[in-house]
Order: sequence, then C-alpha cells, then structure tokens
Amino acid sequence: MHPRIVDTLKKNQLSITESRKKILEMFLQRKGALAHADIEQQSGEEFDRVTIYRTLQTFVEKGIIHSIPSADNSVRYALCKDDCSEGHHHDNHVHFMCDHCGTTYCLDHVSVPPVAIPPGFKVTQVDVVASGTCMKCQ
Amino acid sequence: MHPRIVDTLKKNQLSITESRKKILEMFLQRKGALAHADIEQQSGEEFDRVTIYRTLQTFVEKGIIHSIPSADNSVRYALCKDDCSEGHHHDNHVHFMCDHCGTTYCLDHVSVPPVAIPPGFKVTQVDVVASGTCMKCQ
DNA sequence: ATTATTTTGCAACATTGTTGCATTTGTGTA
DNA sequence: TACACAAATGCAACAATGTTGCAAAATAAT
Ligand SMILES: [Mn+2]
Ligand SMILES: [Mn+2]
Ligand SMILES: [Zn+2]
Ligand SMILES: [Zn+2]
Repeated sequence: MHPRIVDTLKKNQLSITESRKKILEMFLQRKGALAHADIEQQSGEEFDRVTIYRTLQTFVEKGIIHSIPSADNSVRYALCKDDCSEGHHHDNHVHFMCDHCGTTYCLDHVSVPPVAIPPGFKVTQVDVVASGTCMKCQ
Repeated sequence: MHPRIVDTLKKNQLSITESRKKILEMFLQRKGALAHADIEQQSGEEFDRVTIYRTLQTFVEKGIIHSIPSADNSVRYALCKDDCSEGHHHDNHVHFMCDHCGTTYCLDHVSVPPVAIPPGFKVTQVDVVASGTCMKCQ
C-alpha cells in the first residue's frame, strides 16, 4: 500500500476505512483521471456504488481530488497536486482528454492562461480542457 | 416565430418539424445555454424525451448548436454563432457558468487563449469554462 | 474493553439516457 | 391535390446513473 494513503486521510481528519484506502490508492497509482465507473469496475464490486459516490464527494470536499469537466456527461476526478484544502481548490492546470481512449491527463506543468472575462462576472474558477488524440493513440 | 428558424433547418437539409422548430426557437430566444432538462420543462411535455435527445444530437452534428462541458454531469447547449457546419465546429469562445443561478453564458467576444500543450498530444479542441457569480446574482 | 461516532451496505426510489419498432409526419413527384 | 416514399416521432421497455433513509458494521475515542 502506498505510504501516502494513511497520511493523507489523517491529515484531512478522515477515518481510515477500507474503501477510502483502496480508492485513494487507485488515484495514487493511476496516472490519468478516474470516473466513477472506472472505480466501480476496477474495484470489482468490492464496494457499494453508494459508497463510491460518497467517497468521491468527501475527497473533493477535503481537497484530495478535483473534478474535471467534460462534454459527455461523465465527470472525472484526479488527485490534487497543489496545496488544496477543505473547500479551497487550487488546481490551476490544464487537462487533456483523449477522444480515442478516453484517458484524461492532468497537465500539471501547463497552467491555465489568463482570460479576460467582461466586467460584471465574478470569476472564482477557470477550467481548461483540451481534447484530441493522446500520444498512445496516434 | 423567429424568421431564421426555417432557413437554418433548410440550410442544413433537415425536414421542418414541430419539435425542431420549437426547440430551435428556444435557443434563438434565450440568451444563455440550455440543458436537456430545461428544454423538457419549457416545452411542457409537448415532446417526448427521446425526441429532445435526438433533436439535440442532430443539431450538434449539423453545427447548429454546440455543447458546453460542465463539472456537474449536466451538459448544456448553445447556438453556434460562427460558421460551424456538419462535423466542424468553430466555437472558440469562452463560457461562463453561474454557480448561483446556473445560467451559462457564451462570451462570444472572448476567444479561447492559446494553450501550450506538450508535444505528443494532438489537440483538436480547447474548451474554457469560467465559473463564479454572474451580474444578476451579485 | 466499552462506548460513542462515523461509515457502510442495502433497499427503495428518482432521474437520466438508449434502443427497436409501429405510427405519424413531412417531402418530392405525378 | 393526391400519392408514394422517406424521415421523424412517440411509445415501450430497458439500462445506466444518481439520491436518500436507515439498520448494521467498522472505526475512533475514552
Ligand atoms: Mn487535474
Ligand atoms: Mn458558446
Ligand atoms: Zn488516447
Ligand atoms: Zn447567476
């Protein structure tokens, strides 16, 4: 088991449970992002669907993972790398979603460019999602 | 009825049906974007849910509307303003989604900034979705 | 070890999306 | 205008996804 797992859960004042450990481990092992369905399949019916929903929700609230918008009604989640905390995410990086294999990448080193939103809007977050073909699918 | 409706449908080689006229009219009248649920409610059970799904799909394919990604599993759609056509969208503008009232705006005059995606990825589209509070909800 | 708290699984339900097919509607032509 | 053909719609049945309340189980605190 990845050493960061228990630390992360403790740091966020979450009790150490089997489902949280296992799901967090999936995120730590996996390079790309995970959708709810991915977790359900990979865990092989080990946990109830409801538990997965609640775990993902908890992780997002605590700033352990962040959600990535999509145009196909299937939100994905990925580990927060920055110093995100309860209610405050700072994942200002660009995401890439492969149209072919579906893999979603966090481009941690590509930060979201400044966007000139007209006055009147109070912007709290800007999501940038690029799509196309990834290196594995060329 | 909005004059552009029949023109648009003919131009795209679509037969002129009640549902297509009505749904296209909703997009022409409405400033913001529409989700499937919005259309279903506003049309008041006039059309079957399946018809709405199929109409939206057809409109996207023809380049009449474009979809806007979201982080809450509810894709929205808005009229294409540019010269989009069958299979080729060119809606390179930024979108804004209000966390309070849910309204999604097409910021037609704010174009998507260049993003430096690492080599290896072949980018075909970049979506930028800002969120926060709109002018009506301050 | 015992108690208190939190999390889980289950069931039941609601919402959302998909598919096949008969019926209806719209289009082109005589 | 009437007809034939093609296309779109509505319906039904189903699959997938998401939500809620609550008893049982697991975890944390004492
Ligand atoms: Mn990310
Ligand atoms: Mn738009
Ligand atoms: Zn790929
Ligand atoms: Zn608003």
